[in-house]
Amino acid sequence: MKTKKEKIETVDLGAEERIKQAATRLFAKNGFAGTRTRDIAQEAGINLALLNYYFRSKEKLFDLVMLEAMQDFMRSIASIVNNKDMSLEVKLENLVQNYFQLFLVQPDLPLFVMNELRTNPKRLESHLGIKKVIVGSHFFEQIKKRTPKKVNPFQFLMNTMALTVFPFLAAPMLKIIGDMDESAYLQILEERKKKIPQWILAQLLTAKS
Amino acid sequence: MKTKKEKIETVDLGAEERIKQAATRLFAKNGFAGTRTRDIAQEAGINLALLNYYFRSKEKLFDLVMLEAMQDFMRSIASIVNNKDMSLEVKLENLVQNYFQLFLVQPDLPLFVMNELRTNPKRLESHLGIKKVIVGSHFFEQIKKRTPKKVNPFQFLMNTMALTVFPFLAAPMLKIIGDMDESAYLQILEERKKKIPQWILAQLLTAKS
DNA sequence: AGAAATTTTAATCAAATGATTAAAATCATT
DNA sequence: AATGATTTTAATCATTTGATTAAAATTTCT
Repeated sequence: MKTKKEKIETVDLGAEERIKQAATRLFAKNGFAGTRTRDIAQEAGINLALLNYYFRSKEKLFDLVMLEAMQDFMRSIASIVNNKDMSLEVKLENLVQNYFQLFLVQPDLPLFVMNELRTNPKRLESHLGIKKVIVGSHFFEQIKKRTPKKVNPFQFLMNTMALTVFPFLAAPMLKIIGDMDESAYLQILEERKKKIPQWILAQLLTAKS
Repeated sequence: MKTKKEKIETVDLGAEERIKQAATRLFAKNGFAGTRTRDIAQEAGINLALLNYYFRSKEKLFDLVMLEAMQDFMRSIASIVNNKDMSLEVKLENLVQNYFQLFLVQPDLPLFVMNELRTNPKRLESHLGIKKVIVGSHFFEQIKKRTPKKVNPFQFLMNTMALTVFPFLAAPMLKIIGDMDESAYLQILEERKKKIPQWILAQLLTAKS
């Protein structure tokens, strides 16, 4: 029945889980259309038919993998963003660090999500309550209080995300432009991790009109 | 021979040009793998075989279209970035306006370019002299002069691009998060067009350590 | 161990897709 | 109009690719 085997967890994750992980990697790297089910099967070390046995179709597998990736992401920021015992300063630091931690491990994730949202914007709206997660958050209220009049506080939210996410989205280009290798670029990212909260706060203070 | 017909330029661009334009649109929208040659042919209003007659293969067509898109883009910013009679302030304004103008017409372009560069970073390096265009530019020298010591001036370049490009890359997501329709989002973008140069300059002044 | 359920595989199908070919249509030059 | 070059089309091919099927292997339960 549903007792499962539970072998050595670290090595043998079971076929189903291995397929999901392989799919996540490949979809993120090559997109939906650019990923063949055979590639997923090979990367997972299983037979092609097994993929359809577990997930019915490529599209269903994609939807599932996408949903879980987004949920993980949302959960991770929701807990920070809605903490009412954290100052805006600390919250900014935590948010940025959280982004960096996630994207350093999965560098393809942000571009993958952006792509999926462009081709299928409905999914974000329906599958996740992202609207309330951000704009209805304590974090957003804190920004509002600090934002000078006549400037839409949403701008500062955009700036925070832009400064944080863009260096990952555009990493290949930026490395070339700056003539940097991987380690040099990582150093730049480390510097940003500290500076971004300062930059954002400086904007909140110095913005005029 | 090579006299060509030159009918009414506005309506009939000729098959070759129509294919290129259709390909640009569709590749940008759906990526390489997600675009079928049949779709390009249909969008261009020509027979499928004609595509291969003019461009030999889907991949050749893609390479060509990609190259021209990037060259157009590079040309447009190179002229601004290397103008030695422009203050940093004015240059920032012009750069941002140039980005906005381009991306408002072709909203899919930035994501398309990011994608292509992730899957094929070599192309940027070989096909375009992007390295010198940016880092060797007069603009970059101006930033260097203004950057406080101990902060890598490249960070400010990244910030400029991030604040400018990200709102286009992430437009679908941001519209949902902010619960905005197209026109409301365009208004936000207009506000940014004015504010981004101010924000960048504020960073240059207020950055400490 | 033996029966039943579950998991995995090899073989194959059908549709989609990039590409080619040979013929037809159009255009340019005489 | 006739000729030759160029452009466009319809029909078709070969491969790729998502999916299915029926059988084999493995696990679970008695």
